[in-house]
Amino acid sequence: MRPMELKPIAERFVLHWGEMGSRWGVNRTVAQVHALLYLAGRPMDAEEITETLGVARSNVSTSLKELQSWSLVRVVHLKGERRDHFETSADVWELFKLIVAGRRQREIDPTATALRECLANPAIADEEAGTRQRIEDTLKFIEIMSSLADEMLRYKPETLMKTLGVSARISQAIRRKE
Amino acid sequence: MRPMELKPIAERFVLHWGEMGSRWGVNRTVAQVHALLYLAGRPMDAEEITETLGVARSNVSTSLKELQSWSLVRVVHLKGERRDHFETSADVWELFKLIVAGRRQREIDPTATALRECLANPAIADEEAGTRQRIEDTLKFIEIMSSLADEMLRYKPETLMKTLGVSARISQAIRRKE
DNA sequence: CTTTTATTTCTGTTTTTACAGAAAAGTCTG
DNA sequence: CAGACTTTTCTGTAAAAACAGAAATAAAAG
Repeated sequence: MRPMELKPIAERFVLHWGEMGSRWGVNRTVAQVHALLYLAGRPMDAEEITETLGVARSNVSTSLKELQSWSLVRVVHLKGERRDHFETSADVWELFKLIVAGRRQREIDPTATALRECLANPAIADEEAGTRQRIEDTLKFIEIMSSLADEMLRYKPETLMKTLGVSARISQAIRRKE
Repeated sequence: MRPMELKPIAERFVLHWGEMGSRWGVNRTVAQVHALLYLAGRPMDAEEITETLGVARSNVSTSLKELQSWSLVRVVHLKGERRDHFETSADVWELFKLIVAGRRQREIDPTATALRECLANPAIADEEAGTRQRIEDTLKFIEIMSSLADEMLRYKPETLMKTLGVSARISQAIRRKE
């Protein structure tokens, strides 16, 4: 099969996204695959992704599985095609919500659990009062931020902006583009 | 010098924090050093940190420099002490704001710049209309989220909760602890 | 059921990152 | 400014992560 050959702008986007991914603890290839599907705006099969990105087929398979486990990518079947095809949402806000939900579940919630266990552990009595207080503060903070996130993710970002009274200049700049 | 010997709960906190750091693209030792200073609630010198965490002195030096560059840790001098001592804020919300500000500056802003360059590049004409649209959407989203973050970081989280109308149950649960 | 095509898992290699220890540089004190 | 103390930088090593290619498995077609 002929590689898709990314055009220069798309290539820059995909590479930058990969770079950002690795700074946030996401495998570079995983981020690239997602960026590619996002930009392509149509379902692609694993082989095409492989050749477009110039990475190993196995690598793409693993990345797609990971993206699916985060609900960022889903399988679709095209009529007359045997291969699985993969697509992602074109809605940035929806993608953001999925990412936040995923990280919360995989990282924030376990942290809150760990802190609760620390505070429930009898050994907490051996720690200084200040230490205990700071652990409590941290847990409280995480709980607040979690419910805040829940709340925020219900809105569209524009609504949020309004609610919080983001400065008129910025709001206008954004509205003008719509 | 005698190592501080972390007590079990503090140790768990510090180790968990290090683990979380690495999942978010922060060096494990850097995260551990910060967690330790936070829990200790008093200035510590590099030697004490080294022995408490059981890592190399050089490693601590590098981590402290990094934390200082993020404004998360500052040097203080104790009277009668020659060594530099290091401390961090005990205010979780303040720490969070510093972290967000840092990541924004180091990662979000450059991404927005990159996207603007993509859109300003004449080569954008070679891309499909849909691709261009999605890059624009992404940039717009980043801009919105950035100003949203600016706005949010002005408040204390409790105020935010109220503004957004977080459910009474949760608010109460939080208020009760205060 | 055999062949072809597609996908996943496994294994070894490469690359990157983290790290320790040593050396160097800097700082303070008397 | 001599000596001791402190911090940073440098260099090689170790650990971890990413990755490619091969092998194995699974699915579909004829």
